[in-house]
Amino acid sequence: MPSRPTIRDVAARAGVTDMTVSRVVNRSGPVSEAVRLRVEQAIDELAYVPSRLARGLRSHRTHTIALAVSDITNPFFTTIARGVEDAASDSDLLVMLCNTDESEAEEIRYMEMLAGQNVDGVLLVPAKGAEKACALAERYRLPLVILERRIPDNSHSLVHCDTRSGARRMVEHLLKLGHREFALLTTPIGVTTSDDRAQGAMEALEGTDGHAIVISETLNREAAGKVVERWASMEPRPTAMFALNNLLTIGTLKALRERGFRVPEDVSLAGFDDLPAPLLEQPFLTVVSQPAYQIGKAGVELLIAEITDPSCAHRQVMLQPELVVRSSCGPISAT
Amino acid sequence: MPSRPTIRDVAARAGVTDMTVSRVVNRSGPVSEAVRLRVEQAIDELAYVPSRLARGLRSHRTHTIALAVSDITNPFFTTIARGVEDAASDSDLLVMLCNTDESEAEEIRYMEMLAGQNVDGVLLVPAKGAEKACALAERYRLPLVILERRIPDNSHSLVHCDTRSGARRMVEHLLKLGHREFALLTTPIGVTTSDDRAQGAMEALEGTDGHAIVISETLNREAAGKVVERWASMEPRPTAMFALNNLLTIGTLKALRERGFRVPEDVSLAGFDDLPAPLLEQPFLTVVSQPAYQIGKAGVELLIAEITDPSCAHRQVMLQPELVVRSSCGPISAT
DNA sequence: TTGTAGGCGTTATCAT
DNA sequence: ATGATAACGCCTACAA
Repeated sequence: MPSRPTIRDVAARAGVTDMTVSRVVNRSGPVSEAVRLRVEQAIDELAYVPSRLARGLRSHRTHTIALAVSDITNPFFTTIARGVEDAASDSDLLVMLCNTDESEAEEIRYMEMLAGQNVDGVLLVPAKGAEKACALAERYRLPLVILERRIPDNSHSLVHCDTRSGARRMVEHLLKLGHREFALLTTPIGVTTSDDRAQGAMEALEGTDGHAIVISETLNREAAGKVVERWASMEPRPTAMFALNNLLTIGTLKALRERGFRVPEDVSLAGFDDLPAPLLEQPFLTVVSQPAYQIGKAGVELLIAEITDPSCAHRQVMLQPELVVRSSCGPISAT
Repeated sequence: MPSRPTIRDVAARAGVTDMTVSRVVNRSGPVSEAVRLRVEQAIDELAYVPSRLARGLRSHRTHTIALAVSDITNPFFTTIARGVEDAASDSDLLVMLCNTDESEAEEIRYMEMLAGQNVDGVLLVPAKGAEKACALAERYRLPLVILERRIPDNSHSLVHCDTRSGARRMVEHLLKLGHREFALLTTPIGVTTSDDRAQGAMEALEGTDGHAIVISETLNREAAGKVVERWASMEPRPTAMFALNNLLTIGTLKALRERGFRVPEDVSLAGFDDLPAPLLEQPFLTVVSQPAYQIGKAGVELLIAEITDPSCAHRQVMLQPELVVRSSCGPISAT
């Protein structure tokens, strides 16, 4: 036997036909006790595992879903991935992992591969617009659920987080600490979440004497340094910085310290997205924390609904973020 | 058209047979220019994507590999995963992600699913012995490459890291700093890497007047606390602690601080596995760092070799870890 | 250059 | 309770 045994090998060994084996395997019809035993023994002896491939060819279901994120290395996406895998596992689904690096071309490449692979559905954290990827999913009839970011048209199921309110609450917190001048640190890629967050921050300032300036840099190695330079040269210099994503927050913290600024004595720094507790040597950053694991889980649930009934209404799930107050934001200093 | 278009839909639309379409798609035979154009247009209009499923049924290749780790949430495995996905992507392979939670039962469950799914091969970071999972892979004729941990029998390709030498170098470093009493922090699960690391540490002590005591706790929430309690009550109390995996290191650091011990003033703490630089708010821990990304990449290369030629000799790749000296280990204090 | 026949491993459907 | 037949989408081998 060069390759893996098939249902017919099992049938031959048990002295029955493949249909009988199929019935035993799937409990899909009546089989006499004696025959069942013979078949089960044959299955065991040959180490037979039914081919999901062949099954999928008939059933048009592969029991496989895909998760496409920009970079699994970002703990926020890692946690989503764990949520997805756990939920998928509960439903006997396998998960394909795709890193898009925030690139539309990669999104498109993966969409094609995934369509060919006949995955049952796709969970996507879209890059920028991602209209193209979404359109492709439609074209290929791939059930699709968007995670974490809104996209312009809302013709898809969606799981996201009320980051606007999260940002608002953070700024309110900073206002209470006495801050009035804010720097909003963001990246220019037109990701809707950033816009939402900025908007939430602005909302909190309405009707107060506080105001905010947006500092936007492409997210790369030097981004944080540039951000800090710009901040340092501002007049008046904001007493609080609010970074609108996790890596930018940490980068800014490092850049500040390298230039001799102390946090929170010289400037308060708030961020978005928390790091998983086991990784934090000493919890320090005050952040708006999103329930990444839940986002993943909920995503799978919506996706399964779409797969089960492609004509079902698209649903939107909005989760609440949490304000985690730690020590990177202090009361405004008198100086 | 209720479902996705097939090669025959395209053929019908282009006024040819499926074989001609196949030839166009795979460039596998001569096709006249005119026909090719018609076919390509039909493909485009129908958004046809060849089914890898059906293809796999014939070719016995699905262009899919699986990566099974204990927990993708651990940055060490996350980085491996990224390496795997990048390398796989280069070879036009898709990656299934599996979390085994260090459980043999899960390993077995996944092995079965993956065999059924006809994945081309599996990359496994084995739990404990994992002999069962490896035996299963063999039984199911699944090409298998082991990552990061040795397993008893060496009948598989393997990518790992010279952690013994890594541990030895770390202890030598600590010896130079004046330390003589060491506590080796480990988890009792019989993972070979832990044994290797302990052995490497012991090697460094041979012929010196230093010696080490092993403290072993099941890795869970309270593990680090217990470890520190045990350490604190020792006589003489070791001046240096060396934790043999990453989460345990961070946990120990936190537990020490909670109990009022300063690192490195009161005790030096060294660890295994680094955290990705972008996540480190302030690099502090002195660690033996393993090239996780490379492990993933190399694993895929070995796996592809196994897939391409199942009869090929198993290969073992051993990568070198790096000693990263930061500030969690200091010279022994005179007190 | 293009087409026909058959089979990859399963299962739905219709016999027996 | 069991079996025969056909079909899922594609491609190899062979024929025209």
